[in-house]
Amino acid sequence: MGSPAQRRTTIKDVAEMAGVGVATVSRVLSGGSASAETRERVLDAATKLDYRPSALGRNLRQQRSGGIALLIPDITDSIYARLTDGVLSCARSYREPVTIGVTGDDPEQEADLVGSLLEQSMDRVVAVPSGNGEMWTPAIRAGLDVVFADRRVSGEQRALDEVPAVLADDRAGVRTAVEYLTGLGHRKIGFLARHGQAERVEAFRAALGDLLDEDLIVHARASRDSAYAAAAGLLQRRPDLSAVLAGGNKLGEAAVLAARELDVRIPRDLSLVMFDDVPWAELCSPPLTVIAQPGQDIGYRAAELVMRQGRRPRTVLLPTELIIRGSCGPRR
Amino acid sequence: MGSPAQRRTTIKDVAEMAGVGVATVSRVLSGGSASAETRERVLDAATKLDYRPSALGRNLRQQRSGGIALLIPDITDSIYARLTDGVLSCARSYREPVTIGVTGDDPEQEADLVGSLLEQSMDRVVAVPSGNGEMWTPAIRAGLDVVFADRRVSGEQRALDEVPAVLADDRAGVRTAVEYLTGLGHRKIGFLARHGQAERVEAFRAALGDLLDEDLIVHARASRDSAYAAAAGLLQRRPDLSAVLAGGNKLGEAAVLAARELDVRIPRDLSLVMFDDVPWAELCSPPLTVIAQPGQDIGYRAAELVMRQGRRPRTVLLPTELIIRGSCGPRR
DNA sequence: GTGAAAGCGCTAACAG
DNA sequence: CTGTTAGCGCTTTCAC
Repeated sequence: MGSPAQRRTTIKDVAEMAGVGVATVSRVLSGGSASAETRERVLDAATKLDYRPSALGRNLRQQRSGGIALLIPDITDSIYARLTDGVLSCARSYREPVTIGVTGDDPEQEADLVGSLLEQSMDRVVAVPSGNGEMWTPAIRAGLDVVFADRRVSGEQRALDEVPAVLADDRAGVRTAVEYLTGLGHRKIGFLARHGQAERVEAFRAALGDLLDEDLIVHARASRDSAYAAAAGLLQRRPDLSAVLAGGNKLGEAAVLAARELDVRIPRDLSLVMFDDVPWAELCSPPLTVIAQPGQDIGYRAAELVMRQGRRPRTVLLPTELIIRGSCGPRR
Repeated sequence: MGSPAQRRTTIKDVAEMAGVGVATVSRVLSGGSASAETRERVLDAATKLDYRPSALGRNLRQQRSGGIALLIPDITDSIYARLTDGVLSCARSYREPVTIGVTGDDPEQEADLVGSLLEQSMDRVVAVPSGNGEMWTPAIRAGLDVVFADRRVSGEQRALDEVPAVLADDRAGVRTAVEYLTGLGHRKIGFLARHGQAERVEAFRAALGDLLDEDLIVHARASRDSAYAAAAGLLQRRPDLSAVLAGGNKLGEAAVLAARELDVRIPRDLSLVMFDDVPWAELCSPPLTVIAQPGQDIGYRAAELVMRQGRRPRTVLLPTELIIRGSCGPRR
């Protein structure tokens, strides 16, 4: 529909009307020094002309496009939607626009997106990294300011270790959940993990100690189907299983569905703890016991870090919380 | 951590290495005409130097920043997350970045965001409008290319009526649901609406005909609390109610929770149909009968329209589908 | 305290 | 077919 679009008001127009040079307008508008009278004249003219400084001009001049880029695996996943919400909320307070890209948990797409960030001269990015992180190194060297959120990458590169990360305290979350389950008498506890959740799996191993049975740890890809297959497979293969920890809400959903399908009753036949508290956890039957993660906080804090200049903490660990509902019972 | 950031390769570097003028480089890279030999030399140099054209320079020159802006009420709401996913998916095929803003369904914030779009010289926006749409008129006149998604605005302005909109066929959805419920024998059917769902309410009135009881239509704001209050209020005030249509997933959730709290059994005491099929609808107890909306399609189509030049349809109506699960029963 | 002028990287108009 | 050049709107020296 692209209308004719009249020329927009520029700094030159304001300068002219105020009877000053453009430099003065620029200074006044960015809070520089100017005599009271000049300031008033400039502000006045700007208001009268409804002047909006063009981000385009500024960006080119400053060689950076401002704003925050956000890279997440999947916007339809509640946890990342909440994270995004946190980023947006922080960005808004800085009046910075947020550009979002979804990686589908695919390192290749991620690399592609990082490339386009560079093309846009974006220099601040909050990312939930998917790959091994190799791709980040050149970008970081090129001056990109990165903060990881929700996960960090397993990088052997030096630069990667210096990237700040805002994470949920998975380790504690897993430990608490495992202790809760063992406290209920469970001995055969399974773990449904997504590929790339090395951290959680490791925590699971550590928390289980002697009880560990590697065969009870299964991995799935991010897709619904893969999650279901993993869950159903585990339940069928190991009828001795008495409890399951699901590494994410998709996996939890898959576990509920698979259990229903296989006529495994929760919590009578199987106890279930799911990572991530989603709205439906409470509506589910039975209501699901979950390890809640502060998704929106993670996003907010990450955005805050990426906006902040200077020295920053290398890692921010945010607490998780075990919310006990009705999906766990004593071992039968 | 804002590293030293070496100067990036520019078109000038490429031109120099290829031994041609910058204009030639620009032409070759944007598919203009050039001799085979020149083209090769340029492409070669570009590759060797790993040249990425700066969007900044191009944007300033073209007076438009490219990319698509997306304005939605709430990214944590499944329906808008799916819509966003559709927009992202389409934008990706055009290799356009997407900038996202959440309005919280607040016209003031929406106006604010539109302002910052203008500041960024964004000229394409897909929006789920919140206000009455007055604010859009000046922006559209200023050359902003708008496509509404999921809703349209109730504008008396001429310009607004020409804005293309991609919508779910709410009217048909409501009619189907109401017919389904009346077919089960229900006569006292309530409607839980969000403020601004005038279209759906109107469709509800039309579909009910003689059965209409205005007192059974209640409105809530977007918040969880407001939704719950509306649902609980309706159930308590009108025990003669035998079925409810919830205008969105938040309202549906509220209805389930309120019913549980008030010991109203679904579907025995109350039949429930919810707008929007969300993953948890199937996990809920009982599984919820829903009017499914193609959220991701809506986003995709809207993005497609905003990218497309020239004549476009004014309205695209996408079908809804009644998915019958277990939350409705015959009137007792 | 203020203005003139340079220039960020790119594309489009024009000349050759 | 190709090179030269003029800016897009802004910020930032550098003189005054």
